[in-house]
Amino acid sequence: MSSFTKASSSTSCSEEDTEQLRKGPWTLEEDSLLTRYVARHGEGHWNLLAKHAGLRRTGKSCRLRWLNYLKPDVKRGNLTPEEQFLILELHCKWGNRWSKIAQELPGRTDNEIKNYWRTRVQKQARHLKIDANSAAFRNVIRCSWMPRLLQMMKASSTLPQQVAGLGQQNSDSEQCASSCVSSSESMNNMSKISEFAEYQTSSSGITDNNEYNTVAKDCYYVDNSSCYGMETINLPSTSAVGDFMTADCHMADNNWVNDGFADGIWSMGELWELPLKGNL
DNA sequence: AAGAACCCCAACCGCTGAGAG
DNA sequence: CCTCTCAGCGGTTGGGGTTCT
Repeated sequence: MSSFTKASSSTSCSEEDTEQLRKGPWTLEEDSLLTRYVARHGEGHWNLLAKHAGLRRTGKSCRLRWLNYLKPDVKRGNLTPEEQFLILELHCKWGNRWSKIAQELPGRTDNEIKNYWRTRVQKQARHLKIDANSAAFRNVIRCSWMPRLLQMMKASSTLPQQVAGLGQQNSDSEQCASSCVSSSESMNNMSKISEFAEYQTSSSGITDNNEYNTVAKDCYYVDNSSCYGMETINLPSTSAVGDFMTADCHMADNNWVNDGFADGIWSMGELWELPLKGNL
């Protein structure tokens, strides 16, 4: 991190600038100053905040530090399968709109999601030697990765509660959860989705399948308008969940999805440790 | 045990859009 | 309108930690 401190050590810039502005990692003291100032005066007006709080930082830097690290509701730790699923889903829908995606994952920052995408997801694209933004890679995600995540979600038996919780942006989460599909119904749908996962990974060629498409639409986002709270996502018509069932999942050689890709994915986490067949 | 390679993520940068004057 | 400032967004970087050889 020493390079980050160049502002305080460089002599090429004006002495005044190097005196006044700090860069690089935040110290505990700076964190404390920022936290106390925000607690007292609230967020916003970052440039003024930086000045009045006695921080020798840019407003930009203060804002970033607060939003990505210091803010009390920032979640730490690994992304859950549900969160990963939602990221994949929403990225299919919105592309690199990290901030927008982050809004659907309470407690997660756009930076974190962006990092996840770049370090985990794009890595797989590189391994497969395909463009991460290509339709082919999106199909891989939809046809192989997302079903695996669904299996994990089912395996941990947390889907109904967690999916209901995801996308919550305010305190009405309980109401939302209760308005979502019942646990038994959801799990019934989950088994159908698992059937689909088994179907699509065991068949030599993945094709459109209206039955499974219907299942998919019924599955995750039953009454999604109530599940997604403020900013409703019109998932049934446009979601990647629907799409991944209807997507043209023909692969030039489907085996590479089940072999090479699977290996690569598993190596990045425990996702693929779940047996694809059985245990459904 | 040590060096290399890889991974993660905090923090930076440049760009853009909105709003005020 | 035009210019300026600021907040916010997405892309990129690089240090530190971890895993591999």
